[in-house]
Amino acid sequence: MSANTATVEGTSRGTLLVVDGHSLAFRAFFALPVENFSTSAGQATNAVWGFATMLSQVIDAEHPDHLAVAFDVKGGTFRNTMLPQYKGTRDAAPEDLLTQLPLIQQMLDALGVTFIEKPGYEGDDVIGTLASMGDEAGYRTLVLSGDRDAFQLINNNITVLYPGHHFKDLKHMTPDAVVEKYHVTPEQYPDLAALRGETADNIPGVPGVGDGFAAKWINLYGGLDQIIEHADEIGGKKGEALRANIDQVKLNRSVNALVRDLDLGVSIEDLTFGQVDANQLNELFTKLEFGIRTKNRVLRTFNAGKPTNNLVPQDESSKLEIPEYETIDSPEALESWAQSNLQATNKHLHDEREIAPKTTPSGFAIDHTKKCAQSVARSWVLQVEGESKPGNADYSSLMIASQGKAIRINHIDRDMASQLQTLLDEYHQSMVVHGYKEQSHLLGSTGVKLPEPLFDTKLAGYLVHPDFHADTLEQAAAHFLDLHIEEQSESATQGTLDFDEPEESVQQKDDQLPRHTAIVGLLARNLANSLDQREQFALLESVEIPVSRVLYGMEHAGAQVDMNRLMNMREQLASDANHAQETAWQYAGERVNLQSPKQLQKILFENMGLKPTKKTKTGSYTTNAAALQALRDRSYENDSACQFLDALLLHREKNKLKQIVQTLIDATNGSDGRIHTTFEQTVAATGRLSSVDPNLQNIPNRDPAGREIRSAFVPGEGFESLLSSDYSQVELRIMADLSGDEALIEAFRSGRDFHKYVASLVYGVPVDEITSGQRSHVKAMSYGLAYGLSTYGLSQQLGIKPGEAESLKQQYFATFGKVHEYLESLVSTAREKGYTETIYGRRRYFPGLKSSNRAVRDAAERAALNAPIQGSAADIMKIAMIRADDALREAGLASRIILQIHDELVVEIAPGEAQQATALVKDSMEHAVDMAVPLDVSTGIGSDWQLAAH
DNA sequence: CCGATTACGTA
DNA sequence: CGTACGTAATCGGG
Repeated sequence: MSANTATVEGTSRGTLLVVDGHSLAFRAFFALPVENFSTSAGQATNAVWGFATMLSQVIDAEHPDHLAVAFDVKGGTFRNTMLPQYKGTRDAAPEDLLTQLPLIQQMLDALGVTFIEKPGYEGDDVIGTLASMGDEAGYRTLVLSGDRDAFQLINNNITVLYPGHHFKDLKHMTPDAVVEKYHVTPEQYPDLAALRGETADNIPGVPGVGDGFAAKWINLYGGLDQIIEHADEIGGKKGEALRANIDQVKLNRSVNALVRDLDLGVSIEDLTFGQVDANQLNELFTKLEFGIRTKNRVLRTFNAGKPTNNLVPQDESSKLEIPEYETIDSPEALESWAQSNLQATNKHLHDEREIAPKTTPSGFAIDHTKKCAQSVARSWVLQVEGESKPGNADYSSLMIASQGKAIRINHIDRDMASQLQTLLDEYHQSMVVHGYKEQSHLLGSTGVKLPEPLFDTKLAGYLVHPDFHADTLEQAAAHFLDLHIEEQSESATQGTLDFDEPEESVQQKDDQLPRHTAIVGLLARNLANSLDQREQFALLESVEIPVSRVLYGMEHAGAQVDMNRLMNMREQLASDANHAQETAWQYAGERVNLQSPKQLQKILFENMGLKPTKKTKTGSYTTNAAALQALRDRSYENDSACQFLDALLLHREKNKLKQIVQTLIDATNGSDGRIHTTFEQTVAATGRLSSVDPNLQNIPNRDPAGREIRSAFVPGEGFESLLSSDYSQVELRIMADLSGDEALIEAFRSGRDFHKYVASLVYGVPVDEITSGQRSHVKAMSYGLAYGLSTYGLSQQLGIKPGEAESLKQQYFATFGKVHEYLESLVSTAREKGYTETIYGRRRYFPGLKSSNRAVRDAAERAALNAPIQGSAADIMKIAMIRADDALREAGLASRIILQIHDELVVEIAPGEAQQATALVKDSMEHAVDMAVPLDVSTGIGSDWQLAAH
């Protein structure tokens, strides 16, 4: 009988899952940060949550029909008498973990899961016994354990599921896997472990002998007994060490052998899934402050295939019906389908629009009370798939679905494109998409222009949960709908491959279009309700969706670069960097890798014996520029160290710039010579945009050498110049407006040098007498305000004593009292409500404010202070972008926005449009929103980005 | 090949 | 012991 047949027979008997309760709890505890998993009362819950999650995950993946969890019992076991220090490290388990073990058992109780403890023995022995019972009874047996002692149980019927470094990904340890990893068989594994020792259990092995040597000996001699017999033949240090520790090794071996024949008083047949007590579970999870999603997931797992009595009612919206569809390949068929399936939807919407109040023609007074759930209920879904990279988009297929009916279009030719365009123009006001901007790129590659949709699930999801980031639609669905997909993750497939799955067809898995279309429809209904509840539909409709359209235009247009200039810069920088490197090597006396902090630490702090300044988080000494400079400044008597540091700093600078230039060169599109960045609209938790692939929002601007790179950004064919237009001190102006501080408002209204003016108020000195030092101190204070700057940080930055920084802060707040009050109110309302809000109702939640960990709490307070300010600035810029784009188009200009750098817009100016475009953009930015202080915008025009600076 | 760590660029 | 980001390099483990 082949091994394969054996497993198939085993499978037919069923699957037994044996769980090492303590080991799983330990793993969960150390893998998940306590500060993220604690109740407001301070009870740690990370181990419980991890346990529940891991167990559910395994059950979902493996579908066992029998289950038991083994636990250790308090008090010693026979092993402690043999080896007093045994598991000494475990007894020192943190209090936070010990308090969770009873909670885990309560949870198992509620779930109807058998758990077993055997006084005098360890969980491991219970596991060994259960596994053997399962094996003998013909069950496919799985052992979930993070303890490697369990490896000795492995055979063709017994697989150990062993958590990897990420405790959620499990390795399926089969006999082959053990051989592959350790080069010994599972039966030999305890021999190997005895030689090597086990730090986790506080068991010393042979010093200097690890897995490698142990395996070598075992294979050479056959096993531990034979090794000991031949111990004298083994030469070298390791042989010596072995002979010196033979007693220890023998002891280890006798301790790590698992008992496999305990009398547990149960039979495998008793270990079926029991009755779930939903009420008990509910009570427990509520006490632990677990979310509805966790609860539902666990309940679903343990109720799989059973009637759902006594259950929390499933959310109605989480029924995913994948539509049957027809593939359309003629424009006529598309038109007739649309007429019979889309028209009605559109008509409803039309009626509604007539009675809806008209939006204010000027300005952005948005109607926060506007709802969307009803319209969304009658909407239809467009889902386009393909590669949406700007400048390189590639359409592959699309689906349109309305009320359960769906069509699909694979190929789009000219006629189809035109018919599709007609359809979209007619019905877009009741259309739902996921990622309007990305969908626009996809359709754009077929020549179709996607009009603004009624709803965008990606953007809506972002408004509801700006901290959550879903990479895929599936993830968004899992998060918002509690929909979990048998998304065969590699790890899950890998493990079961040996047992069933005769080779799933790859193509089948590839086609996610119908499923995705269905998900978008469900998501839309769910998120529309959330937005309505929070009065955020207006933010979606009037800000996020329109700005998405503008961003699509920017990404599509891209930014022209002067490739020659970039190449020249790269050559020059490469040569400068090389030169600096040579010099550095000369003074170091060896060819250190200057890009390796680790090697630098050795050179600087060991070889050269310099006194380190600051440490990094992990305790090593930092080699960042500030530290190197400090080192340089104080080692004047050590010439070669100085020379080395100078060369190193120079190399850092040149090499960094070279790297930036190289990234730009690599990112330039071969066909149009332009860089098409992607502006991420759903990444930054505050509401800002971010830019990736490449990031064009961090092109150097501080020092002249770096700023030079900006000169490579130029107007493209058909354009004559670039306009740079930026807000000055938006965040401070927002603080002035929102705090209502008369002094600060007046500072802005006066139109004088702002920082000088503020300094004169703070120091009580006439404006003319303010020194540049005073000005820069006050400037740093002003900017630091919105970050929750500490006086220590301020002193550090300004190079002054903490006491001076403290008195500056006191003076500042004495002068601008309402600003102080305002900032404090931000944190306290965030604490009350759980979230902060921008001027347009964008929210961000801060669970960390309730953390019992002070560092976590402080960080959350600073973030909560900053979020509404940074976020309101982001709102204002988004509105300005929409207005500017509209204004340029309405004026019939060809000039176009190509970049946004948080408070700056870069506009590519068409010939003859400089004056008009500048005026329109400037006005759009200045009047994006009405505030108590003016929004100051400065502009500049030039033949490249650097020259456009002002 | 992936992750954590380090460093550094922007607003 | 200041918020929000993205990228690249090294290094250790797999």
